[in-house]
Amino acid sequence: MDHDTAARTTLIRSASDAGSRVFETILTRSPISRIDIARQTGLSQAAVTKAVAPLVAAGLVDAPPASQRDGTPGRPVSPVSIVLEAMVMIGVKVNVDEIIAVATDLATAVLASERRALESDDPHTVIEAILEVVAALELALGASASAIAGVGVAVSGDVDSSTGIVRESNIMGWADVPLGDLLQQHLPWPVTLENDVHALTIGEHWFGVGLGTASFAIVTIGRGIGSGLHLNGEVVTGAYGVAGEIGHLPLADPALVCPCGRRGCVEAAASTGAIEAAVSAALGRTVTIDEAVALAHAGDPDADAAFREAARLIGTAIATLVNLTGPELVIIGGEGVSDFDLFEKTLHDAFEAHAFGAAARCRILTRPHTFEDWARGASAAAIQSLVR
Amino acid sequence: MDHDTAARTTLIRSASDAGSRVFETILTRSPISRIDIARQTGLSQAAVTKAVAPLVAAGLVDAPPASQRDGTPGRPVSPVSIVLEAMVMIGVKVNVDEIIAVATDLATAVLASERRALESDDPHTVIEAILEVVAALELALGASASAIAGVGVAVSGDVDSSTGIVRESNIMGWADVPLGDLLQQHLPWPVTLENDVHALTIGEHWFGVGLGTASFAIVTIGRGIGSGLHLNGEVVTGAYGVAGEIGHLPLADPALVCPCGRRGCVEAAASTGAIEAAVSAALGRTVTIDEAVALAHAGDPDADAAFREAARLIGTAIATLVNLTGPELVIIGGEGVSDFDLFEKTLHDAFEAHAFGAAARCRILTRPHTFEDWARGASAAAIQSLVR
DNA sequence: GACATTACTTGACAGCGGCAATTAATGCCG
DNA sequence: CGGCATTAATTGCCGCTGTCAAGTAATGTC
Repeated sequence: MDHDTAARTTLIRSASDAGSRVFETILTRSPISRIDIARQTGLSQAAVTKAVAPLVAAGLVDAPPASQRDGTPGRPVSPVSIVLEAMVMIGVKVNVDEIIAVATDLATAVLASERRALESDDPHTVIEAILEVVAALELALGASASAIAGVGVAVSGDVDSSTGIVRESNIMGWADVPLGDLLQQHLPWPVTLENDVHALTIGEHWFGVGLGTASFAIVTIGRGIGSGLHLNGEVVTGAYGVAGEIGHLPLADPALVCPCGRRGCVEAAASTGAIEAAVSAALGRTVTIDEAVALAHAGDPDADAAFREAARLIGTAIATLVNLTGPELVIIGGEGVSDFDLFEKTLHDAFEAHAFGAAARCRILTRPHTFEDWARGASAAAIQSLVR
Repeated sequence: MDHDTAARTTLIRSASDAGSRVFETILTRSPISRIDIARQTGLSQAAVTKAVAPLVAAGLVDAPPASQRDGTPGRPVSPVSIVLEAMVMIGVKVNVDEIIAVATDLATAVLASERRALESDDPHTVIEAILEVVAALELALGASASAIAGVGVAVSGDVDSSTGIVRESNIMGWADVPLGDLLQQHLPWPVTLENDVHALTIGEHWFGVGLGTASFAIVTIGRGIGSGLHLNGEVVTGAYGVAGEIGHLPLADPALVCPCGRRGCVEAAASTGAIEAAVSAALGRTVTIDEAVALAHAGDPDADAAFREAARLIGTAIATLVNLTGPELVIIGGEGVSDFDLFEKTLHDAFEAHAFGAAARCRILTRPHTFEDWARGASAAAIQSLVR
């Protein structure tokens, strides 16, 4: 971290309440005029002017002279913008068999990316691999490596982001692993640890479709089914670290036993693994998810039925979520969404059949996420932890 | 409202952020020492001393000389207490066939109560009745009537508490009724309108079992099944006014049609009405809920089965709620809870079968609520709107 | 070129809350 | 019984923050 980057970090960290709200607004809405920042944050124009000045001086924000003459009377606005390259953030997504890492600018646009296969899920192996990919990214960035200002790491499971401890991760087979501290010992930048779905939620809230919404949920479909929830401007984490377990709502046939041991979980019938199993059983041979997708597209009745059942369950689960928490928007994301055409109609029908009253006005959008997008979410989490 | 009461109201309203946090702490935790207030709120001791002084001067808070000598070294604490009778609040619960109103002190203890049957659900009839019961309470209070400082009104449905509009209430058959304004025109005290379950939630959070919890939910069982949700210190209202509709989660047999028109709603099998219907159908004659309870206690297999199915569904619904939002505590309340012994075992079993991981550590408590308790909730909502 | 209009800046100012020193009220111990 | 340690509450000072109101800047319009 060079001198400039360090100075910027301390400036953001030591900002007053109003100061960080102004920075957050510029970060997520730039270009934006000072008067709009005032309206957005509820501050006076004077406070905005004062808060913007040090940000410009530090090179975090660009204040070009007014240029845009729109024909209306009065002094034209001179919007300020975030300097995207003022800081570089690294986001790391830990999967059970692979590490995916990206270096991004302040809007989580990818500058460089790296992957590394994992030979074991042992914490030390994972830490080694993370350090390797980070070093590789540093090399790939060249001169801009000095602008690196933070590292975000996203892991599935019950993660305490305030202490940096992975309290429990079924997928990794971890319990009480102080991953944040262990990484911090070897890295010169602040390390932020987050639950992966939360990180994705933060990313969508600040830099994605969730921008500007007061409350929204994100449902991820893939090997597992999870969800992240943003209500009243904050992520819902659960008193005991568990929340958003939409994959384990008991909406499916009780005869189905989920890998978690419970009966009737949504995940037991709607995850990619469950669809594979259902189609394989029907056809009497092992079928991969790609094959199942192809079969369904070709009109195979068994594959079609499996996808429809999955879609019906996910739609019902979303209606359940919406009836309970009433978000403004639900984003359906994750890797599994690339074949969303197979789900769409049935999912919407199931949602509408069960959504209650005005809650049905909740918009439902799909956004396919690649594994790289998960790493970008980790980067977003690192940015947020810097600002807040 | 006499001079003292008006002065107290303006004092509370104009208090700074720290000031109102201090008042809130004294209100909910009194007696409490100044140093504990500082710890609780995160403020300095100095700030607490300064904030307490005007409250004592206004007669809202009592600061008796230290008396309690507990044998430990050091200056003994001299706790301050809320002056319960400094203000009187009126809480009104609107049911479809009856108005229930209470006058309470600042801890929502009932000072006087009134009821009035409703001949129609027409808004004007309801307003007339509310004005009548309020006048009757004023009379019953005698001299303390001058301490009345606010009126809270609780109505089931989609209520916008910021504008005082009942956007939609199925039970009352209302849509877009500006009940708050209409009442305000005839009443000299500030009127607060709230959704009934939210009001009950506010009451439990400030003056009940929910005190001190960071997040909790309240599930009410009765003619309907509803829930209120407190996460991150705020009530979840839903972007479109709908949230906590636990009674309309699609967990029951899809063959069952709910009065709301949807299929498989929890309420369609677990409300008191649904239990009556199930037992009546099994026995081939009309059975009231009281009879059904008696039959179940006497060991009648049909009645027993109906209660068990209801308990199973409610337990599953609570697990669903907990898996999604992870609260610290769930309170089961409402009128239907008085016969909770019929539910308890099955409900807990169903909850534990479906609660995911650490979320199962969520405590579940029962608290029977009378109709008067709903009115007390309305009073709590009025108190809260005064402070915030 | 005066004027209206809108955006932004500046400096005075008030309020809030923290800091640190002070005062208050006890128990303990020689 | 009188210092002394200990904890609670108070007080004055001070810096920071953000608002207010007035002023300045940059445009279009007549």
